[in-house]
Amino acid sequence: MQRLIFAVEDDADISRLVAHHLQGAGFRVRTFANSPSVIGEAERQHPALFLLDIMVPGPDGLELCRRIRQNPGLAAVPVIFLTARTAEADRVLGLELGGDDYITKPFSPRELVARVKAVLRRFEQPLPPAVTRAGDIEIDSGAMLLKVGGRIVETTATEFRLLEYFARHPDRVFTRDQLLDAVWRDTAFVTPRSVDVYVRRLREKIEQDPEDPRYLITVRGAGYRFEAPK
Amino acid sequence: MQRLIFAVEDDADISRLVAHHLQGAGFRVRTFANSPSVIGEAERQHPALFLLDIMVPGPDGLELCRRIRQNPGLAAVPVIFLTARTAEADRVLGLELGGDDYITKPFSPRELVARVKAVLRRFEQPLPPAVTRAGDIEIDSGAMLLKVGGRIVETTATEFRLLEYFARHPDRVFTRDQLLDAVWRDTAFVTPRSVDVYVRRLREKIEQDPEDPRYLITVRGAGYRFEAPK
DNA sequence: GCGACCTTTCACAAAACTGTAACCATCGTG
DNA sequence: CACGATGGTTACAGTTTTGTGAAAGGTCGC
Repeated sequence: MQRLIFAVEDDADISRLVAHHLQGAGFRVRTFANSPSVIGEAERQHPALFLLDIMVPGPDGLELCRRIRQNPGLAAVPVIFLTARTAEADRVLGLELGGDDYITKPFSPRELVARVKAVLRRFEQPLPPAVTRAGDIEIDSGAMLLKVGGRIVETTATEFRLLEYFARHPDRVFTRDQLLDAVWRDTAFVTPRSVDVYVRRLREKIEQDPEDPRYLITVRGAGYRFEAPK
Repeated sequence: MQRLIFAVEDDADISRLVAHHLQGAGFRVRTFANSPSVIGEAERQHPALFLLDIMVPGPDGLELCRRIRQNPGLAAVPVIFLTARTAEADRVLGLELGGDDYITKPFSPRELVARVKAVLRRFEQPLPPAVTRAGDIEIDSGAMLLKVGGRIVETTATEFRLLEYFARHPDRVFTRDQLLDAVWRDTAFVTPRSVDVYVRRLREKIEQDPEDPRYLITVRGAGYRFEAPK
């Protein structure tokens, strides 16, 4: 679940620097030396944030921001401007165009990361429904608590996320790969068989009889399904 | 419990900008390009705050504010003026008319959000109970006093705010980042790990056995949760 | 300007979680 | 019934996350 950041910056040094530090902070980064293809790519890849140098070739950063704001699919994505110009005029201009913050060069890596995180945090959606129920299972997402038959059952973070995902999509078969994509943070180097292991660990925690599961059903040749008994 | 803000502003760009940033900060926003219907809608929807451009068509912002103040149902709702005029005279005028703050254009998103939050905070004072209790912990926010089992326990300001925040949102997991946002004054340059240190200090002060905490629970892979024993 | 205290970071230790491989069981088919 | 394929189970080693103590740096009041 690493978030993707689009950085538009024509100076290769700065561009590399930005990418490096943001990656160090756990983000995926896609850099662009100029603006033409940015919007199109963004529609496809859904970045979580734009980092725009104001002065780039082609439509400049301000213009790019304007287009982002006018694009229905992208309008809600936050924008941070990157600029060498410190004049107040620019600042104002950038912000009035719908930027969410700005960073003046030279900047420290910390400042960069801090501002990016701060803006992302501000735009994070509040969490949807707090409690999901199925049979005698109660999943409290807000508290990150699992109760089975009224009893609190300890889970690890991954177990919890997996069960939560299942319970929110009951009676649907998921392949192991789908589950990895949906639940695991970094799906790249994980074997689909790991899902088996987690399903087993969950069965031990939620099933009356793990040998004869009533919630987490194996669907041979396909994957698993979570059944919600009436 | 997202609070609703009424923004009255005739410039569509600014209006969109305002809505965007306040939504990003977790508010619901209703915008009006002119003033006639504002009061009526407000009576129905109970906004938590008005953001009024001084110069809008129809009755202007100052007049609108006057009417809000005269309306029994709305008189207590805070008003922030939005204005291009920076002259001191305006400011005074605005505040004398019952505005609670004012923002001059151009403004930064941060300033907008900060002022809105500040004003709301000021008006929320009477609402939250002065004393929050959980188990044998008693948090007197007004007096900034913490009692554990009837005994006064000394805390620093940050410790107190953190515990207060936890106690007001019991049984909910917060990530370190969320806690920084909620409790720390300037979140930008603080490592999430600082939260760990504060949690530990709080445990030393409120837990019978800091090794086996009953209030401040670690949720591995997520953050911390404050549990209120029955 | 000094001292006391608060805040934050850092480095290391400890604890818990994760993912895999290897092996076993079961299923379905010819 | 044999066999290949699929899923189940387990232990463990590596990794990640959290706890902890100490120390640096900052702030405030005097």
